[in-house]
Amino acid sequence: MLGIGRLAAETGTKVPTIRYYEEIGLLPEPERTSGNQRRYAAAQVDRLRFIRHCRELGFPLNDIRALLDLSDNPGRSCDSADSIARHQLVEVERRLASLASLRQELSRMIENCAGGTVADCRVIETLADHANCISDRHGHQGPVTQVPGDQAPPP
Amino acid sequence: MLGIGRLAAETGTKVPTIRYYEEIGLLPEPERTSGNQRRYAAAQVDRLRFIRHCRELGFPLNDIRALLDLSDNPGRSCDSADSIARHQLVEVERRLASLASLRQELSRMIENCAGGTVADCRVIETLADHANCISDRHGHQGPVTQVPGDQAPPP
DNA sequence: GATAGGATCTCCAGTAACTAGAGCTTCAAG
DNA sequence: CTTGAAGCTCTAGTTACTGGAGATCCTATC
Repeated sequence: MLGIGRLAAETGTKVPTIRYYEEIGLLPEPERTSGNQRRYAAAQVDRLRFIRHCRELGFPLNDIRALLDLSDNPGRSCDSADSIARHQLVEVERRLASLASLRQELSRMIENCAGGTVADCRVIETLADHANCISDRHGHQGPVTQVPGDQAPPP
Repeated sequence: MLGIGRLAAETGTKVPTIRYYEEIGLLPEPERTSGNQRRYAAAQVDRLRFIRHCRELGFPLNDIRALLDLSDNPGRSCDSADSIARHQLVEVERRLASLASLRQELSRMIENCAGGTVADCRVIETLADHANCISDRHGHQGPVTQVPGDQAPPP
């Protein structure tokens, strides 16, 4: 029976994140001490590790919910686990491709910058001129690829 | 002088997004008709295209703000534009690397799945067992790579 | 000039996946 | 029994949008 801090340390998760997972129902409500503090059993450690591993693989929480549901019912067919994983692989490959072309444009842009002032900066110019863009000219609609939680690693 | 809908169509942006950019100060407040509707001049079309192109390249809005600031002052040195772009390139390469190892684990996982029930599903098992994980065993802290706005393309 | 329709307005709320802080209480070691 | 770390709840903020309600406006047709 460990406290939330120990659980956090064991699984490489932040404490508020654990409470958040509980709040959204990914982790069951644990036992509490008489003083209302959470105490976790071994099964919860495993469950949280499962969740974290899935997150590292880029699965959204909703998929993880489905995956947990499956692993809670070992008698069921694993087809849907398989298809979730396959879908995720497709996603990952899509992102890989788009990042690769993105890298190409970025590095081409940077190579061409000779310093000097903004007036003749290739970076700004390239950015302003969509015609130089490799990536999907032919109308890609929908949201732009982004990685928001991923800017500054903590100290 | 075009309305917000035309601007949206010309730049491949959604109407609420344009209003959002205005709200956060990326786009200046445009002229209005007597009936309070926005009317945009050509310069704004270019500016929005610049923003969108940057977004496609994965720049966060704050960087775009800095980039726009530079392109508004062509006399300044382009060093900071260059360093923003370089930083972005580093980010992109980091994400590429992590996605690549992620893909490897996913496809290995899927390959090993022989169908059947969850009880002997390699996917679930692999997910549950972090030991099979290639990626950073040695404590990577910080948020997990994610692509939130990027799940379901609009109809 | 009236009217019908689509476009636009503002405001509010919600999304994903957390993260941070305030102000208080509890636990465990000495 | 004290003290300091760890925990509690609650609220609000982050990023980059997206969606809807309910009202108003613009323009084309009759």
